[in-house]
Amino acid sequence: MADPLSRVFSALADPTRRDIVARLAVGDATVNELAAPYDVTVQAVSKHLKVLEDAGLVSRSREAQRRPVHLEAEVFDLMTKWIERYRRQAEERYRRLDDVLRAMPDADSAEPQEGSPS
Amino acid sequence: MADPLSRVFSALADPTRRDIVARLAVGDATVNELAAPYDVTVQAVSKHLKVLEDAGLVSRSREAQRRPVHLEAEVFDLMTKWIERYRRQAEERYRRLDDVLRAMPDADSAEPQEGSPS
DNA sequence: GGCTTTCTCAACCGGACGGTTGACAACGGT
DNA sequence: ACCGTTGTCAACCGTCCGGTTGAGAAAGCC
Repeated sequence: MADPLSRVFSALADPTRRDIVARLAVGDATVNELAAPYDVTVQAVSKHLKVLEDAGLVSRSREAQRRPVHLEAEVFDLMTKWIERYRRQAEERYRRLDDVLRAMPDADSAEPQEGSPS
Repeated sequence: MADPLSRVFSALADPTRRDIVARLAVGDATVNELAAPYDVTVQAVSKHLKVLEDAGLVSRSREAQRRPVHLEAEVFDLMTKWIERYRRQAEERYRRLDDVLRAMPDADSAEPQEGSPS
């Protein structure tokens, strides 16, 4: 799974991982701190962080034996851009269909939109 | 996996599924039409559509034996809201840290931010 | 009534995923 | 020098996922 968009989306598809992101938005934290609230092992959280890191959502620096985890904001833009594009298109299309329907006072049968006008 | 956000994110974590969404943004399409470009079976695409439908990204109506697939825009807002929240928080935090660093001419040692002041 | 088209359901397969346990590397405290 | 803390790596396990094939439901065409 090479492409960055897939990595980001699938990283955020996990509730625990989303929760971690939420908490990192408040402030950096160590792995142990992050693991505390959940009843899973530290190793599991470490794995989650690796996923988030590979997706570019998070970076880990070195500070003595601690590894503070930091939320990286830029990657969000990648998603936002993708989403916005298609959301806009879909809404536009919806609006246009609405116009078509309004401009069609005697809706009879036959297939309405979509079909090639030939 | 009950929660809606997880469903949407993981639905969009697949490139094929994202591609389908992209094409549906242009206009509704049938399963066969959607399957054509890919070298997978129609069944596989049907499965993808089920995933997208369960995520609320897509709706399928009945029109004779055809099942036109329609892109649903509202769910995008769910994601956008989630993303925006944490992106904003992260950026804010970044800005604030920047201020702190600028207001700290004689950075010596001791742990800077984050540590419990005890 | 048959045949074709369109699509879904069910069963199966290999690979990825989330979790565990166990070992160990790296560093600080005393 | 030793121990404790912090964190990762490796191997394993059950489940989910994306794909296949095969069968069948639902509707139009002739």
